Amino acid sequence: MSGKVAKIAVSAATYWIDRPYDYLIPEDMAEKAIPGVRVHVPFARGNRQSEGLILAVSPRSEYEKLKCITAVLDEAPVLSPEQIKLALFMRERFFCTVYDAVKAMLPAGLWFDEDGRRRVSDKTVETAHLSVSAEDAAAAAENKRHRSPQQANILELLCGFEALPSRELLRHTGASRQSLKALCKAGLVELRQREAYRRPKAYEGELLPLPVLSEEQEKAFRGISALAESGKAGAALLFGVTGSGKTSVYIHLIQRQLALGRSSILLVPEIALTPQMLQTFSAHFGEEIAVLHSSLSVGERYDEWKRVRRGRARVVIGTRSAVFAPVEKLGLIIIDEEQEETYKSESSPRYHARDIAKYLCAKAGCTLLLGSATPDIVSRYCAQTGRYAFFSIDNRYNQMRLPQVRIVDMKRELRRGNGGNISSFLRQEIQENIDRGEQSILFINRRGANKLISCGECGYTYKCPRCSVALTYHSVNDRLICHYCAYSRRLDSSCPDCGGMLNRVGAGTQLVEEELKELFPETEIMRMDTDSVSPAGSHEQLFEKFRNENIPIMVGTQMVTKGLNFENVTLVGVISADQSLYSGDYRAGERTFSLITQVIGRSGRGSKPGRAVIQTYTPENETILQAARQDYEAFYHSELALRKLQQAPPFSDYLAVTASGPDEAQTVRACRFIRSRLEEGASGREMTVYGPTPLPVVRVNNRYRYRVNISCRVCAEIRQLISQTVVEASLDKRFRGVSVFADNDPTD
DNA sequence: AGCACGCCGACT
DNA sequence: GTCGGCGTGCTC
Repeated sequence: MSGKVAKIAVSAATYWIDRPYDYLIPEDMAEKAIPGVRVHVPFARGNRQSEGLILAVSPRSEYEKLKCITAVLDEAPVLSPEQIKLALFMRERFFCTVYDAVKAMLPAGLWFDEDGRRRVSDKTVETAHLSVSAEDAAAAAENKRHRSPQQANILELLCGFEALPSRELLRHTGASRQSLKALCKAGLVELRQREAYRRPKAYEGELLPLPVLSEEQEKAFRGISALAESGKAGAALLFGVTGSGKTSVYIHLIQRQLALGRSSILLVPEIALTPQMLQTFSAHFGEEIAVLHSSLSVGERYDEWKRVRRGRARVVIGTRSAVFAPVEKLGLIIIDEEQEETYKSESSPRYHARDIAKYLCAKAGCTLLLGSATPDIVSRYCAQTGRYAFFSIDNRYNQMRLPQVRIVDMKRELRRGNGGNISSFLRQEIQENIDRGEQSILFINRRGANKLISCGECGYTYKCPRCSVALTYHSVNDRLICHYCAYSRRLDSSCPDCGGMLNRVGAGTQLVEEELKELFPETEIMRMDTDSVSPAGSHEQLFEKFRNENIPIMVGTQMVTKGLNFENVTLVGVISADQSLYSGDYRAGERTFSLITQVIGRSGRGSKPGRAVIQTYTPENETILQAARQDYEAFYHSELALRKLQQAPPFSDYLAVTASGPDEAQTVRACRFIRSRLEEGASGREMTVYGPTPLPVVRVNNRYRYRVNISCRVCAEIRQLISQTVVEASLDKRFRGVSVFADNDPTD
């Protein structure tokens, strides 16, 4: 056989049979069937059609009987050779299929639906051009002035332009489409289709000059630039307290890269919460900016991706998946608030954007910059041991003072007979703010912030029929909802068990809001949680309203803690600091510290000094005290000692193999099998295996979820062992119906 | 996973 | 005889 052979990653292949499959390239497809293009191939016994991506083309195959590629789906490669290598790397590192990795790397708009049609098409606009010289056109316009004035107007307008979109042309002249068509027929005007980009609202106006840097910022900028221009791969940690102006440093660094002809990627934890940052960057870089995140429409996202790929935009800002932006000549990747958990994907491929960024920087010989006010303990440790360069900005911008922090003991409050969510001290402080016309923000920890329903007589609570969790009450539609499987039902008028009265319990935002309304009946209160904001962009509107109308109190979850500056907010309250402390995983302390620090940072951003009140049932807790003092270094050192004791990261790596299935006992048996396999395979190597342990929510959608935890120094052999174990367990007949996957450093 | 192949029982 | 039950094994 003379035809060439393609090595293909097939979408129908599951993890345990995922490998490059060989297919013959038919003669007539030889030109187009090159690495990086997607194809249709027949797969398995039934020859069912499957999508695939060509990884490589080779002259021959070890296999005798090869099937043929049935169709080539792309005109040009959608992945570069480097990106194909990254997909293969992701398979090893994140225990996913190559195709899972490929899917994560490409925008949704590029994918095909069941009928094989593209999700979005390339948008084009029609433009009109003169087919003759401007002089001839002007003369023709004069000729037509009387008989066809509309045509004359069109010609006249076109004389002043190279080309005009026909829609605009017609709008400005008031002419009809027929007139334009007539001009085409007469050979005076030509219509062309030009590709257009659907763009999220772009910044309009003059570009701003570079911000002036303080001495400390300048020092950080110089140091990081030197690293970035050394041509060697490297990472740096930029520590800067809230309000220290890390953003200005980023702007200078990106500008410098542009001057060198290089692209930058800036990752942010959640785009909806950083509208101010977006605004700032577009005001500095204008059209060079591409924004990539999930609340864009599929079309917008796809077009931003195209602009990046064509080198039209060399500054990418986006969430986790923006790390895959197809930039040319990568010079710098910045991960802002690098400790945030949103950088880790919790579905396949279970990647961490930081790992991808490190890989890319290593390959491109460029710099990874991690920025944070509360760095990840592991990152801070890398800085300490010299693996990362370390820069720090200690002074808050224009000498803003840190807020005055007061810790309130809620146990004592309870003993004094106040069983509510607002301590008497916090109440006084809020009152003071109301009197002075200043604003207050109250933060409720998300965990445990749900509103539950229970029977006052018999204690009955609503449980999800498919998951091992209680249902949450949503007042918007008066329904009970499961946050894990989206099951929902109507609320009964009385207890379905005993007919007793139903009560609402829990410290949800709505409950706190009601309590505040009772305490301050005359005052307007704004609530901000997933219940009150659903459509994308409405955060911004709520924040604007809060600012412009000077609303005295805002109550909210997580989303009130992020980088927003309100001049007039001089008081912040943490309703209960404890919830996130006791979730059981090794990151609990880190999460709590970061959260409290961020909340405190919301206060006193203007000229007036700020105050913060932290309510807790454990006022002696070291982490809470350190966060109250905003003492990251102290927190880092005590947390590091704890990690050393627990042999947790950075002193060891954590991995997990998770099994889920409809039969609980069988799922546990699968985990035991996995554990014994891992222990056998570890033979002599330093490795500890725990479990099986149930996940915090053991049943979701009628599937039981158990996990085996691994603590060791991860290396290629251990990854191989884990991968092999997942495959073995998946193929074992005793565990039919159980699905198994492995994960680096799981978060839940 | 998803699908064909194969080897057994009850039924137009 | 054959229709279809599920157990078994493979995917270039």
